[in-house]
Amino acid sequence: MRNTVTAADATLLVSRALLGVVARSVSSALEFVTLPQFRVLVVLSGSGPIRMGALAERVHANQSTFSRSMDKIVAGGWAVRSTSPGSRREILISLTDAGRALVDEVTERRQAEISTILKRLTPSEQESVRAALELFSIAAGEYSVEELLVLGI
Amino acid sequence: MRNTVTAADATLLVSRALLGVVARSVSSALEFVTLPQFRVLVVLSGSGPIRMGALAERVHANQSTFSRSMDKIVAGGWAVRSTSPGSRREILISLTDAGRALVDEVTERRQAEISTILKRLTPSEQESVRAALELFSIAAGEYSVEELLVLGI
DNA sequence: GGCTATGCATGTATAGTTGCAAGTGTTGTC
DNA sequence: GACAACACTTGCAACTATACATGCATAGCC
Repeated sequence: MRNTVTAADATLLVSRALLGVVARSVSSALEFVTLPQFRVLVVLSGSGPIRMGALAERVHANQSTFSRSMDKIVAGGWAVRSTSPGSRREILISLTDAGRALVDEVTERRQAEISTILKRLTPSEQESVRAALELFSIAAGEYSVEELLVLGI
Repeated sequence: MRNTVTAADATLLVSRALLGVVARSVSSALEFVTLPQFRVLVVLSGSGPIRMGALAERVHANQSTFSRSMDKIVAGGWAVRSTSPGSRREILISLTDAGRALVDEVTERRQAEISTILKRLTPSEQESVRAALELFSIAAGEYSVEELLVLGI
């Protein structure tokens, strides 16, 4: 046995390091919104304006629950309700500039931190990391964004 | 530009894939305990029996909050209180077999899933993934377990 | 027009987390 | 032995999330 660190061990180590990155990037936003609220903003930022019911379904929330959660999100100024042009009974939710900025800030912090880590490696090391990670992503295959909701991410 | 996938992009992809793995592994435990409760069990499994106050500090919880959370964890049969042999005013918390099993189950599921992913690669690919991940871990440096508490992991 | 379905909000209820403040018992010190 | 410090629990209060049932307005269909 050449090395005591198996590929699975290394993966677990990396998963912890990456989780740390994610946690740090999100924590600043948690001063303003709760994790369930933040994930609503993330879904919104990925989908654009979307109907209340559809959005509730996306985050696996009961409509009544979600309606009140949205009350708080709107009250905080992160999103707005507007009546759908197509149907007067539909309510569209859109991110405000503040809401979009909150999500963007988290994303940018995450990317910046990853870049910082990678810059500690030599270019050739970076290349081998890049290739290996791409390999791993392909092997991991389709991941469901829905799953991440468990963690509120 | 040889490749459109930069190292940072690849890292983000992997972080999502790994977060999916973590989310899936934890979700089964969430049928029984809440995320804040589960993270107490994780800390306990890493530390062994520990005093109430110290444990509260480890999870960044107010003592009063924590005392009541522990009521629920104990009521659920995941941990037990016992008076410290050294001092009658100290209460030691220990995992029950059920509590340990709950944590172990999550860990095992996570490892199994990672192994499954890696098995899709050839041995030489696995080796390059292993080396690259190790490299990344080193570059990421010290991560604080505390940070992960934000995500409840 | 009348009926049903749809979309959202509200009424009501439960459970969990959180924090400040006060209370109880224990330990150590003077 | 009195008093302060410590460790934990409890009282009280607020907030969030969650869900079932209900109400109200709109839309679509016959």
